Amino acid sequence: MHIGHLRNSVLGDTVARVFKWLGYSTEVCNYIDDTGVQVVDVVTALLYLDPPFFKEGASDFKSIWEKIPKDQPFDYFCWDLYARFQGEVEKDPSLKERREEILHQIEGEQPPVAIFAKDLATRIVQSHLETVAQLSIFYDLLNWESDIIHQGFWGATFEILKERGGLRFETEGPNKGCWVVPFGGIVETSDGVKSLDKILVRSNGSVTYTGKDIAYQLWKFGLLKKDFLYQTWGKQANGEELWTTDKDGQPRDRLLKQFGNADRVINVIDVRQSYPQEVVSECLRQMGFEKEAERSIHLAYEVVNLSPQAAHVLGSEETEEKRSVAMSGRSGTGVKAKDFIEMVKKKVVEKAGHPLEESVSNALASAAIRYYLLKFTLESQIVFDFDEALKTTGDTGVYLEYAHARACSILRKAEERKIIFHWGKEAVPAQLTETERDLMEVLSRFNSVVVRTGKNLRMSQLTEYAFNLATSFTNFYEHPDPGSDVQTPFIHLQDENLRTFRLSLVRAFQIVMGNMLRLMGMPTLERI
RNA sequence: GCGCCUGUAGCUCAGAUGGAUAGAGCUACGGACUUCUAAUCCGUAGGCCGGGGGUUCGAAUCCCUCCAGGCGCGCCA
Repeated sequence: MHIGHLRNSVLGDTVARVFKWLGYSTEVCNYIDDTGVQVVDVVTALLYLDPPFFKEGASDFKSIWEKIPKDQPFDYFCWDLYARFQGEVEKDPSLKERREEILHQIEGEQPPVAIFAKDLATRIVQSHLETVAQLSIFYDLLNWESDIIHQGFWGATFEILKERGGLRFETEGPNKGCWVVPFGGIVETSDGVKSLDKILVRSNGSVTYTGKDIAYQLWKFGLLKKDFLYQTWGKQANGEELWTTDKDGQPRDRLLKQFGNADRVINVIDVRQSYPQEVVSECLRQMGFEKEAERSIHLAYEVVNLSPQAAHVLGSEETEEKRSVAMSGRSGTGVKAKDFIEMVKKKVVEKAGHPLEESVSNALASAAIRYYLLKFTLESQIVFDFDEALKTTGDTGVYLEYAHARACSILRKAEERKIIFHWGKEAVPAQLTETERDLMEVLSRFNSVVVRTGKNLRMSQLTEYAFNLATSFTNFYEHPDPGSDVQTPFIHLQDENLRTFRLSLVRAFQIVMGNMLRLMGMPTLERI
């Protein structure tokens, strides 16, 4: 899991928080691609790359599990192994054959390899969930691709598609023997004749990713006769139960749980998936699910790339002449999510100038990272650079936390001095100062900003507003009486009405800023 | 070839439904801490909003065109 995946997780989690705030009931699903090439490659590598090798027909994987080092996170080990395997498989054709065998066994759900693969995927997922939990990211349900296959989702989808039209069996042309969705026909391009039609079933009878995705989308809307079986995964740090699909689980009516049946679906997937996502909603439309197609929203965001300097640091060679370098699991170049979190934590501690409690440095790092990943617009490619990403001053999450903590400190000091204040109209001065007026104006925009963000799904508008809010507060704090030579601390004000007014503004800020931080999934620190 | 996206200060980016003198952070330089928290604040410097044309009382924003860059158009996932 690298920082690109982190952008996805942070965006999705924030969208969910906004909708919850707006009163919608939300369900956050995490799709686990446990039958894809990555898992197949790692399984093959684990069984056949280093001794002791897996013996055909054996059912005991103890010696295989023992190969895994204990001194690093499991997903790190898999990351390196996967990258290494890409090189090895080029050199050794027998590994290619092994990979084919593994693929078939996993697809065919044949024990013991399929069970081993599932165990392996489970451990990786566990590791990823631990990582994102550090950024307060939680889910409601894990949806396993293997369960989509196992429960026969595709069969049911295939029937509907055939019934309602919109699916065609090709008897000639480049897609001969495939079931396709007509999506533009044959086109001549610079590199030969191509079909724009989307293949859902290959000529060998297997289903493509898009095919499964259509089935999954139907399930999300409750349009499929089929359903998963479910099981609890465990309690998360936010106190909520996480559920998972599981072929040995329980039907949902037995669990008295509600999954799927959405009336709106937001798929948070990077912009490179725009075309297949369009195919998914177009298929829904052609199946007669006009309304659901309309309410299938692809929240497309640009990818995270590496700056040439960052790529160089990570040992990538293709840095020259490029503005940005794509991260690649195959070559193993990428900033790992856990590393990034640790780096920011270290930076925060360095910058503090005084000892920080672990919980505070964790909180600051979390705020800094979420802010950094949210503040870019969806269309903006993040060119990751270490200096830029590790900033703790200015337009950062740390600034927000600091402003919030400062407000808390003022209120705490006021309480210590036994200053009691109650908001009342009579406390409002006849003439507001510029910074007072500005802060009140920004505070009043909170609701409309959240509503707007819920409509346009542009989470960067939250960070933008939060930064304006924090700036207005800081200005008010530094210059409550702009133009005057002396700025009297609020708690020292002699004029009781003015003191009440300004402390009330501090409290209002503290409440609104706290709401903003929670909306963006950032901790609310009372002191730093 | 077709489609989508991007181009705003030295750097990284905001500018929702067209609106006044285009904003912020970083960087550079100069200032302000025995304080309600200086991870802050104030000041200076920095712009033909990629180029050209159009619509409009008014364009960074809408339309056309050109230039530059990224992505997509797999019987990969």
